[in-house]
Amino acid sequence: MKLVTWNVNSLKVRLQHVLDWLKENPVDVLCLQETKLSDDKFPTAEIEAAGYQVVFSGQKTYNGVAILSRHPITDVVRNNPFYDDPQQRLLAATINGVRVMCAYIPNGQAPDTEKYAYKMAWLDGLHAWLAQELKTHPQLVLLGDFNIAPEDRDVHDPAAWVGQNLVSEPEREHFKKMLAHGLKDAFRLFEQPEKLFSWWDYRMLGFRRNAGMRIDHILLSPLLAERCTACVIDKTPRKWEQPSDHTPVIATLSD
DNA sequence: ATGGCCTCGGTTCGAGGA
Repeated sequence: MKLVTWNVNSLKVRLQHVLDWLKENPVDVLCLQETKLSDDKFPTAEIEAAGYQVVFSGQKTYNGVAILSRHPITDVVRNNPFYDDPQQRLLAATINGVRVMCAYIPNGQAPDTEKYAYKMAWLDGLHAWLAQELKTHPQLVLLGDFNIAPEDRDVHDPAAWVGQNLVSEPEREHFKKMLAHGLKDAFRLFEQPEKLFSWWDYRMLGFRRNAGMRIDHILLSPLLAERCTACVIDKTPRKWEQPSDHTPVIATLSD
C-alpha cells in the first residue's frame, strides 16, 4: 500500500499535474493540501475517471484538503472535533483498515504574530484528536503539509533560519509531541540522501539552488511503521512547467 | 542585497503562502 502527501498549491492550476503524476505513480492513497477550491468546484469527475474515489473539504481561495483513494473510503470526518476552525485544513477517513488523517497545518507567518498563535492552538487541538483516534485506530497515518522542519538537517541553511517560522522551538516541540504519541517519521526510518527537501521557495531560484526545507511529512503509528518498507520524496513534478512549490512524499507499506 | 515568486479575487494590487 502506497500513501502519498502532496501540497498542490491550487488543484485548479495543478489538476493535470496530479493526473499525470498518478498515471506514472498509481498509488493507493493520495492526500492533497491547498486545493483552494470550494466543494462545488472540486474536479470529482476527472479524478474518478482516473480510477480514484475522492473525499474533500474545501473553501474558496485558501486551504482545502482532499483524499484520493483506489479503495473504498469510509468514516469520513471533516475538521477536528476538538478544535472549531472555519478554515478547512483537516480530513480523516478509513481506507483498507488504515485511519488516514490528512492535515494542512497552518503556516504561522512568524513568531509573535496572531497566525503563529493560531498555529499553536491548532496544533494543541490536533494533539487532542490524535490521542483519541490512536485509541481506536492502531493503524493510523498522519500526513500532510506540517509547515514544520523538524530538525536542522531538514533545512538548507539552518544558521540563517534559527528561531524563524517553520523551525522555531515551539513548533519543533509540537512535532516531537506527535512523535511522543508513538508516531514515527516515515522518512527517517530509512537512510536518506542529505539535503533532500519537500518544499522550495518560488523566489530566489529556490529549487535550482536546492534552498528548500522538509516540511511535508508522513507519520506512522507503531503498527504501520513496522510495515513501512520505504519512504521517498519525488522531486520530479517540481521540475515540470508551472509546478507546485511542494513535491510528493511517498510511503510504502507491506500488506 | 531582507527583495526576489505564485495564486486568488476581482479587477491591477493586496493578501497569503513558507
